[in-house]
Amino acid sequence: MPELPEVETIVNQLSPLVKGKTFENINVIHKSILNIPEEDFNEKCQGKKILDLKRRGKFIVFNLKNALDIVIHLRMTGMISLKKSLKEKHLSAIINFKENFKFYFYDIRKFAKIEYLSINDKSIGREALSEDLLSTLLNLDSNKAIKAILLDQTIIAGLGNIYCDEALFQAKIHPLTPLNKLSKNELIILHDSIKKLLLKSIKLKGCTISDFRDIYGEKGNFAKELKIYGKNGKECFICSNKIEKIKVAGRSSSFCPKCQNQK
DNA sequence: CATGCGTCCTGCAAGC
DNA sequence: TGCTTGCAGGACGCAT
Repeated sequence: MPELPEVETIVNQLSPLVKGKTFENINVIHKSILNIPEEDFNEKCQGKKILDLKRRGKFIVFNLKNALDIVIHLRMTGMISLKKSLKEKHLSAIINFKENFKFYFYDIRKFAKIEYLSINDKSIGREALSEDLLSTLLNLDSNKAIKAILLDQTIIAGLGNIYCDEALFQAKIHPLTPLNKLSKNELIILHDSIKKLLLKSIKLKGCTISDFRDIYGEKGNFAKELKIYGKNGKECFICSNKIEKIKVAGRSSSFCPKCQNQK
């Protein structure tokens, strides 16, 4: 599923291609992808210049001149592609620009959204790669499970199930540990793990478990770096203990019961 | 206000 | 082999 590094990869590739171009229209195949009717969307965006393309958490933000933003969330299986090469039945929309440029929006599970609104109206927390993430964690006095905190986009923006499991494993923290039971040192190590994992994955153009592709249809190379996510039932590569799976905040969470002690 | 669960959706894999 | 069932999950809406 696209999380911060995957969205960053898409934005890095797409940004130089759309910046400065002018929005022409969106041709919607799967209606519920938009937050407003198609004709309203086109009326509001047609002729607007793309000032900038940015990532905010897991959102892709088209900053329009004299208008609100076009905000895309890929959710589970949303894909932006320059080529019309994927399965026709998964094509959700085509976004056209005045300068004879277009991209295709594919989505297998139809969870993804393309919205016309102001990104500032969304409640989005601290960027997972921002320098003050550590102080946010240190100052947040909560007895909620650390994994639930990491997944909460209104607190920390950009982490999903994969990078949460990996970071907690690397920091040797059990996903159910309440945040306020973690020492300062443990949070420093966790913060460091998050940062290193995200930067490494960005370098490798994201993580492809099954569906993720960049705008050229290429897979990300981070999946081979995974140590714990989706590896329940297998042996921990550090201690050879059997990796277990539990539900935390509604998501499956893989962890090593020996390396990650619960407090 | 905070918390927690149901909902959206399809593909894949396991089980019988 | 072919069917059914369940699981995967991000953000949001709604109920408590």
